[in-house]
Amino acid sequence: MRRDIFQAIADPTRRAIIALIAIQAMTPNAIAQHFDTTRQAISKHLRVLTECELVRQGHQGREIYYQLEIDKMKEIDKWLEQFRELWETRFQQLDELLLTIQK
Amino acid sequence: MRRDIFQAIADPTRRAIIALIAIQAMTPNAIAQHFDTTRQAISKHLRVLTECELVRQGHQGREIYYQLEIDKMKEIDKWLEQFRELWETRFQQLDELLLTIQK
DNA sequence: TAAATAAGAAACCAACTGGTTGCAAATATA
DNA sequence: TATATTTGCAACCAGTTGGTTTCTTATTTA
Repeated sequence: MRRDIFQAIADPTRRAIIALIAIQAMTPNAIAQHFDTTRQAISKHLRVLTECELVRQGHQGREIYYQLEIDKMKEIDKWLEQFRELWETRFQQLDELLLTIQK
Repeated sequence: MRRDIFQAIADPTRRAIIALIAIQAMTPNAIAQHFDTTRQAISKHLRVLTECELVRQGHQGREIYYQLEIDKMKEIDKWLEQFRELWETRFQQLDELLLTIQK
């Protein structure tokens, strides 16, 4: 199964997990305590996030810390780049319009 | 059915549609010609995009032009904001490290 | 060593997704 | 007005998803 970063962030629970471990690495149990669902459900979400390399495991005894791979997040930013140009052009056009009105 | 912008961009075909109509508004038939699928499949994707207001319809006779709602794209950018701070901090830390090494 | 804890794996299930085909409504054209 | 075109809608289907329960493995602790 090919995993995709856009598919990974489609789920609201996964987005919440990302925001949570962005601050500091956490174990599945610790993460699950923040949600109204079972540990196994969280574990499956972590698997999806790991498969698309948005998250990295750090083993420490029997505990596994999950850590956000922040660089991977830039891929979304990179995709947005093409559109950012568009909405900035829009602003520019608006600026020109306001300038024309002033005259 | 609640539609979500993150769920909308999860599908690669929908991302391609977004990129396509970002340049100029297009009819479903015209869009479908760019893909190796049926018009109805594209129509369903357009429905998803319309429901989450990523795309706006413009009626013109019996033709319907679909146009990208560029402002809605900013919501993704807005979500990324919290992480952008993180990866910029990383850069800063790297800069500091390099500075220390130089000394 | 025995019990407890942390975590992944497998089996199962209901709901959702993306796709198809067929059909109806609205508009344009002969 | 009859026909063709553009589009949306409904029904259906196979595959995927998110969730649960149960089980196994590995590590810690009493």
